[in-house]
Amino acid sequence: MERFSSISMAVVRRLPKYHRYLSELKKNDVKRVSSQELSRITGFTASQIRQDLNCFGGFGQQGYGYNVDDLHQQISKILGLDKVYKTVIVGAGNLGQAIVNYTFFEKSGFVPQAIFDVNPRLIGLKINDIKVHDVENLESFVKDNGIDIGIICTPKSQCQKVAEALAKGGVQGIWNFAPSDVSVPDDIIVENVHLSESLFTISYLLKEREEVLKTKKY
Amino acid sequence: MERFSSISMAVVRRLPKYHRYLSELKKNDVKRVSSQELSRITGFTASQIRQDLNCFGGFGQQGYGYNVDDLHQQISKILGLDKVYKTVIVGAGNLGQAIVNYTFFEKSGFVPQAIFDVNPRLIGLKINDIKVHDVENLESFVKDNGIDIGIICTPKSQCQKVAEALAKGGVQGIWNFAPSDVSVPDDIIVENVHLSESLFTISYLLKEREEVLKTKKY
DNA sequence: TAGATTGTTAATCGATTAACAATC
DNA sequence: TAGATTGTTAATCGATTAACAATC
Repeated sequence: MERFSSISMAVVRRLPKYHRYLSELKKNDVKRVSSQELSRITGFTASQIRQDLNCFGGFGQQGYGYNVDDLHQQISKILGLDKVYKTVIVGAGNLGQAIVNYTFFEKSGFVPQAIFDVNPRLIGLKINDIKVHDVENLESFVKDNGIDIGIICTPKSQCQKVAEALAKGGVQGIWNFAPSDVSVPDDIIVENVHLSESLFTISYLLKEREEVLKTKKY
Repeated sequence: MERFSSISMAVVRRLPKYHRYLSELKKNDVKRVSSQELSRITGFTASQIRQDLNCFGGFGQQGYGYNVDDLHQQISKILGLDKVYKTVIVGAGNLGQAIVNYTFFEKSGFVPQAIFDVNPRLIGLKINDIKVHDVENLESFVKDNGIDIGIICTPKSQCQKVAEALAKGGVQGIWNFAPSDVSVPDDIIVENVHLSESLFTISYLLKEREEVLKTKKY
């Protein structure tokens, strides 16, 4: 989707990392942290951390640093983790089931309302207490239940059709695990998780690594 | 891992996309393609595409463009997709099973040799014809069988321990799906797939989207 | 040959880092 | 107050885009 915000995606994609590291600090009962200490933990420069945080406000205090609890809460709010979203999972294969069973998902405010599949054997079953519906009814279910986010865990061949049904049903966002791009209206957020691309990146880096090691040997 | 190559990660992460789009073109029996046409398909600028490809060689021909089959093969080779890697999957939960059952994975040259889990009920079973072993034996199995890549599909609490066993066993790379960083020697490639970060990014973008829509309304 | 399109250099843009005044 | 550390501006770096000569 087209973005209007001045916050760059580079910054946005670092926010979840800050959130995660702050959760760790909180768990370890750390009360305050400086950008320098955060730099050591995260691997980002202290300068970048201060720059990033100041996109959203002055959360620190000169001479002191940042209050861990406070900063954690601020970033939670920036990320919208205080909100609750209704989701549907399309595709009840291993990956779809993994997501339904992933408790972290629901804990973060993404509440599965239904699973959809084409397989008549699965339709009617419950997975982690969520009912499997016929994918034929996807669009109407999304519409009738005010679903916010659709999660595509189907094979590549089905993903565009599913994306269109989700879009027509009125979702705000799509989390796409199918190894293909989907085309939907511009005002719908699409986040792709292309595992094959991640895998190919490893493949490239392994090959490069071998070449480097070979060169070093001689 | 520290990298020595002059190719930037920005370029590396676009290679799998080029590969995927070229696969599509091949499937549609397209024989030649210009950087302009590729730009239309991929959304990258034609200039960037030519720039990227020329990091690896002059694959095109002035006045003609690129031969689809040839370019596809060249990129396959650059990505190391002609190689075969032995892999193990650690964690036989839904996600681990999803990967074992993901045929694309094996087709790309990543051949699962074993699955590991702590659960005694699973140990000894076969999933997609791959045997589940006791995670106690992970390090020795990796060593004895010359495993190249370890795939971590365990909960967060186990991932560092597993990463260390993989490293000691001698893997070249780790594909980490646990929502936490792992610390291993510098010469091991680590590729993280942090689904929670992807999820939080959606959460942020949805919130931003709502704010934009609200502003536009008035 | 003329037209098309690459390969490559130069210009621009954006993101990261450095520096330091403000201030707790 | 003195020391520490932020918030913010300016400088640097790297990545993207534009331009065009080379050439098929």
